Amino acid sequence: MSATRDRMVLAAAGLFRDQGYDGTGFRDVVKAAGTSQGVIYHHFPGGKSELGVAVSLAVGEWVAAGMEAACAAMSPHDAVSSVLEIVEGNLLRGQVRPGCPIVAVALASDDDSGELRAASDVFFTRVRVAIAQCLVRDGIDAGEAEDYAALAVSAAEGAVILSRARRDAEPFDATRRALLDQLDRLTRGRSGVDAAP
Amino acid sequence: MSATRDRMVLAAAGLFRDQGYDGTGFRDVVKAAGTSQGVIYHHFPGGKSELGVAVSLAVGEWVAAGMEAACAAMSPHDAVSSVLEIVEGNLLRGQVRPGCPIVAVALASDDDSGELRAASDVFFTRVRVAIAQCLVRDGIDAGEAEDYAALAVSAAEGAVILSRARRDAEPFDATRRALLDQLDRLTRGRSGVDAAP
DNA sequence: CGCTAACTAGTACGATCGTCCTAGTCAAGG
DNA sequence: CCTTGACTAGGACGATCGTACTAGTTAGCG
Repeated sequence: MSATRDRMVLAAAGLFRDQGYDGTGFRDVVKAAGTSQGVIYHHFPGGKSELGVAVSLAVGEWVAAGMEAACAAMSPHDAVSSVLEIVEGNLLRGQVRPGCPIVAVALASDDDSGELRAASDVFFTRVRVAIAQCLVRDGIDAGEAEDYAALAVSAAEGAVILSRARRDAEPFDATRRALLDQLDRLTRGRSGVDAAP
Repeated sequence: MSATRDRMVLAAAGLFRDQGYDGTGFRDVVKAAGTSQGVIYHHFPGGKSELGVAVSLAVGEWVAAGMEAACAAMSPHDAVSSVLEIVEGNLLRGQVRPGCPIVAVALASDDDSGELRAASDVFFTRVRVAIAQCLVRDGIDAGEAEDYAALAVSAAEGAVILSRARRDAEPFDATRRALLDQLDRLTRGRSGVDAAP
């Protein structure tokens, strides 16, 4: 709607990614967005929670749409690989404190109503469904596809945390290799036929 | 050393798991541990950071020792499976806000010196090494074993976050199935010999 | 008993948190 | 011109944060 609101959501996403939801104050957001305190309850009458939900929805829309587009346009291997490369590029390279803003929202401490967790669950589920559909379309068993999609999302989010702890992309790289290796093994044995006797 | 100190570390671990590092104040810790404010800088002269490091080391020692014992005593599949079951039991069942205290420490916002991230990296690396050694002893290629270990740790930590967001163990269960499926495929094709022509 | 050192209890301080409130600005319609 | 409504700017409130300080209590040893 408003350009000021969009700027605040974008700035908050970056701050949540770097410092977490609890570690980011409203004053940090308005400073980074170049606005003032008064706009907060004009654009976000629900307070900080509403900002967190907005960040989760905006970033989720952006990432999930990219995931869905990649899954629709290329093979499962290329789709997963390209998205993981974008994630690594956005979250690791050149960033002092890599992280995921949606994970930050999911781990908020003052989420009594559960709306922040619900908003991040929408994102996680959406990406899982997109990956699973891509694998099913490639001939992989539906149950295996859904489990792999859960593994891929869990592993990607966890790997970002491991790489943040180490200040290095090595954990993320190792996780990605194992993830793509697993995908290749699934693709090779598709339509339920196993290679072993 | 001191029983009071141990009680504070244990209480802090639970609070970090539920509310995160930033979301937990020293007053919460002393209240949960049944002590008083004055003991803080007696037992933790370094302040909250030192408490975070102590939590990471204590919980890491506990979990990593269990992982190493399981890996030494049983097959890779049973070891990974049993540890994941313990994790699910401890972090999900009956907990309002499942989570991992070490992830909470790794995501601390005021970690200017990097000691909190370094402490969690020690834990992540230790568990990865234990899993990888277990797979190598079972005849799996060293590179593949190390990548799988990274995948397992990343996926376990990520799956806890996904299950926290959904308030349900389903994401964790799906991730665990995919993780064990991948492990079985690795075991079947061990010693570098591939099943495909 | 009396002394010393380790430990506990509780309070106080400056800073920052989320929230709220009241002016001030600007474009559009009568 | 003036009025109206959407929006911006910035300060003020109580609560809580991490930190620091000074008494009070306990245990060990000559």
